[in-house]
Amino acid sequence: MEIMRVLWDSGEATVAEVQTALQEQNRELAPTTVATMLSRLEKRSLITHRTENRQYVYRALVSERDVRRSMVRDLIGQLFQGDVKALVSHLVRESEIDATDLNELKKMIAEKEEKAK
Amino acid sequence: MEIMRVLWDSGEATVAEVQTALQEQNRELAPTTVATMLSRLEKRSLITHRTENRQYVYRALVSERDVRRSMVRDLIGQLFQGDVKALVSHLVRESEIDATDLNELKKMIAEKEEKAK
DNA sequence: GTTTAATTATTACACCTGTAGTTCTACGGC
DNA sequence: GCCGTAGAACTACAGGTGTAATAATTAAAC
Repeated sequence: MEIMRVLWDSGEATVAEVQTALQEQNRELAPTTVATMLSRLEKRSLITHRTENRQYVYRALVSERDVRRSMVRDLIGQLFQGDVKALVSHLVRESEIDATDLNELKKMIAEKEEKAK
Repeated sequence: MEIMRVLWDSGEATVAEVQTALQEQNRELAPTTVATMLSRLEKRSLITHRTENRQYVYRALVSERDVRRSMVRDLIGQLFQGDVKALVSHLVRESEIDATDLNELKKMIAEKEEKAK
C-alpha cells in the first residue's frame, strides 16, 4: 500500500524514486527490497513499467479508488456480512465519529440526496 | 473470521461443533483443518479452551466488537490516513449506499446526536 | 487387559509476505 | 576492446496462511 501510494501520488517513479519517497516518510528500506516489492506488485498486475535509459519506470495500473472500493467491500463482506449500513452504524455507534464529523456527514448525505434526484 | 463467528454465535463449541456449523454454511473443511485453525487462534490469544470429557471446548477471548473496531481502524489507517470521515465519504460517494440506506443513516445520526447531548 | 474409536498433537506442503544479500548484465568511460 | 558500476534478476530466509494427512494418546468397550 505504501508503495502504491507513492505511485499514485507521483504518477510514475523509478525504483530509486520510490525508495527515496518512502525514506522521506521515515520508511527505511533497502533499494532491493523496494525493487522486489515492485516486481511482485507487477506480477499481480497492479502496476506496470516501461524502460527508460536502463531504468524501470513504474506506474499504477489500478487506481486508488478501485483499491479502496475493493478493500472496503472485502471488509464489509468479512465483518458486516456485506451490509454497508452495518459498517456505517458501527462507525457512528462506536464513537469513531464525533459531533463535528456528524455535521460533515450530514452535509455529505444532503449532497448525495441532491445528486440522486 | 468464519471460525470466530461460529464461536461468537455459539458462545462455546468443540472442534466438531465448529466443523459442523461451518459445514452448515457450506464451508467444507476437514475436522483436522478446523482443529489446526483453532489451535492457531488460541496461540494468538484470540480464543481459549477448557477440557470437557476429553474434548476441547473453545470460546472467544476477544469480542466481535473488538475485532471489528480494530479491523476497521486498521483499514481506515491504511486506506484513508486514519480519517474516519474519509471512509464515510467514500461509502456515500462511491454509491455503496442507496437512498433507503441514506434514510436509515440519517436516523442513526439523529439518534447519535440525541445520545450525545 | 487388549482392541478400538475418538480426539488431540505433530508434520506437511504449497504459496504469500517482508526484508534484503548476491549475482548477472550491459552502458559509459578510458 | 576491457572495466567498472548501476541497476535488474535471482536467491534467501524466517514467519504466516490454508488445508489436511498421519501419528500419538487415551477413554471406553469387550
